[in-house]
Amino acid sequence: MKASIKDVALRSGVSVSTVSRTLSKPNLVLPETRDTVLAAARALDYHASRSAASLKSGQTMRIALLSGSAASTWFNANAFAGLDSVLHDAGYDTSIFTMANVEKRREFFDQMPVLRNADAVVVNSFDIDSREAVRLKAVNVPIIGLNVPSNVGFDAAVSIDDRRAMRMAVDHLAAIGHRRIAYVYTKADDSTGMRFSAETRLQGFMQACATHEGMRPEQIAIDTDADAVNAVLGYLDATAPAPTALCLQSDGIALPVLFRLRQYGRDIPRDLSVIGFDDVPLAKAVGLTTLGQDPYALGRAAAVRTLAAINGTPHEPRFATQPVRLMLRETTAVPHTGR
Amino acid sequence: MKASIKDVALRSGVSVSTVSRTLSKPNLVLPETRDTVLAAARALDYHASRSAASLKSGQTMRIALLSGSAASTWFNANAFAGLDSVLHDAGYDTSIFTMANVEKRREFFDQMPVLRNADAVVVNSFDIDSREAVRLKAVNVPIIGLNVPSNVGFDAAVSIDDRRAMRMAVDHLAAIGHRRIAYVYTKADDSTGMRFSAETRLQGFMQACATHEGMRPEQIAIDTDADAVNAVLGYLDATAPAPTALCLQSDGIALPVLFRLRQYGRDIPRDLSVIGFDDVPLAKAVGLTTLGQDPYALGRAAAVRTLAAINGTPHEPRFATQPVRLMLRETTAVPHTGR
DNA sequence: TTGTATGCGTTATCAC
DNA sequence: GTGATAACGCATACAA
Repeated sequence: MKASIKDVALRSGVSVSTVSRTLSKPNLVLPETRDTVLAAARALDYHASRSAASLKSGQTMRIALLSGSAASTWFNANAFAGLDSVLHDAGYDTSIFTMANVEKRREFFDQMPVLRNADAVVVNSFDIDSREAVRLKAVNVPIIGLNVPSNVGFDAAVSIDDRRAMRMAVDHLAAIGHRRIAYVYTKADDSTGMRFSAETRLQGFMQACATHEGMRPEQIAIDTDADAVNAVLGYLDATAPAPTALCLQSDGIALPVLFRLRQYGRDIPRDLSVIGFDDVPLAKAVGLTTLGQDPYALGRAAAVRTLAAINGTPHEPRFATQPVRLMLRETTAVPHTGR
Repeated sequence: MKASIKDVALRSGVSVSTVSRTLSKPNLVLPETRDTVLAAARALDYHASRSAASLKSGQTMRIALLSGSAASTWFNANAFAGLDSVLHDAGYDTSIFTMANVEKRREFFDQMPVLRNADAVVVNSFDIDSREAVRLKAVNVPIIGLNVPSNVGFDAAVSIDDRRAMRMAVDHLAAIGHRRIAYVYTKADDSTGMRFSAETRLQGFMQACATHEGMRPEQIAIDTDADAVNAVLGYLDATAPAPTALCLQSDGIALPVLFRLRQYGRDIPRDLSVIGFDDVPLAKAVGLTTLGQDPYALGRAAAVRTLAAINGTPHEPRFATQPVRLMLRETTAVPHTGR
């Protein structure tokens, strides 16, 4: 078995309390004893048992992360990495609860497995209902939102402004002369209520269009990302006059659409402007104009607020909105007059 | 404060040991008392303190994940999701240690913060040296490899066969008549020894080429993914005769190259065949021929072996190689004779 | 089948 | 500034 605090005490000729003190608040002990203890600890490769420390201190040193979607998506992977980059260094482990479907979700809020086993819970990208918020409150730890549609029920939250982002896209297209813009989005085939971001973008798109004289917004709904290309191609062929610009819910669907359209002879942006959402690395590489967000930074911001909330010293502003930037590249241009 | 085991005992009129027993091995208690206890537990929203349980049992219920690269890459995000999907359900938290650079790496192996604080450590995508292996052994828990170049020092490991994958690519190209193939790869600008996969692929490519009569392999080294397009374009223009096929280290660089080459007028696959590595979602969407791997499954396989090793009942085979599949799509074809 | 007693490795409260 | 000592909440050996 490995060294415990007792072994360190023995080896350095002091009591366990002194060892503990040396490790947690070194300035309360004599420099010389501090050196002795530290030397012994290093020699023995001593590390405090996190379980024991947690039990005594009452801190679980665990953060529960509730996620509405798989951890492997571009957004989530980056957001989680951002979260973990500050949480891990602060000594916290992150426990991910993926609410892939309604059953999992109900089960979680029914059982509340995090009760007494987390120092905070961060909710990622889904819309908790009021009943769930109440259950969560019972855990009696800070609740932090990461990309949530509403701040009610949260001690802190940081999200992006989907609505404003869509306005930037529409304003840009309108400014260069577009009046017929089609929005491409995935249909809400699930009733899990975990795709509010998609819904908000659609709303934002429509609202932004309404502010422009003569704007004629259109919608192309697709079942899954994989269907995007065919759906768009079909729509373009069947619609006259065809839209002069495409606004797509994410780069994940914008990229293949852009790719295939060009391959099939469309001149983008001359015949058709295309604008995505996310700014994944590939978007930059291929010159896709898109709305850029930074999920890694979002995760870090959420983590900072989480730690602050645990400490009881709220990080201000408690509720923040991360800006989305319009990344002007090569796929939007003045619409071709077709003469 | 929330309910502890005592509260449950009080409410159900039994001793704490009976409560503990009911929760861990329900078949050792009378059905009626079991029901009573369970009811009380549910009513009080009781969940055992993981810290206390860990302290007593000696199990930390934590897995340390050592990673040589950021958690947000496509491979890592999926591999980690796969790992967590089985580890989390088994009650384990995963603590990620990202060894972004040599200092972090040295610091980790110097300090060994996981000592007494993990039930297993899984090493992701980097090549631990013998000194590090020794240090790791001192933790006295199973060491599992996830995509590691060598199995020595590991209790179990699961990886992909980069060499065999490259052979499939080269064989395919050779079979349809290619003799001048250029391999595009990122240079080892770091000395962290964490990109063995890239190196192995290059070696595999060269070795595979050597088995084909008249094959003339070439290499295009790039600094970063972002430089790939220019480097390839430059190479193609400067080299005569130009290669008839491109083999790229990853889809992340293959996709933009494919995209830009087509945009600049190259007819792919007529003028040039292109083959990537990974099979990211976009590769399928745009028809990129590539070598497909499944990091999510890889993660799950590693997790299964991790749990088995902890239980002392090794999962056989302890060392496994996940197959890579050649995804034949639209970017490879018989080389154009140029007449 | 159930209850009692003990200890897991810390930290915190006190004396000293 | 340092050292005894008492919890923290649970799981288990043993007694009943």
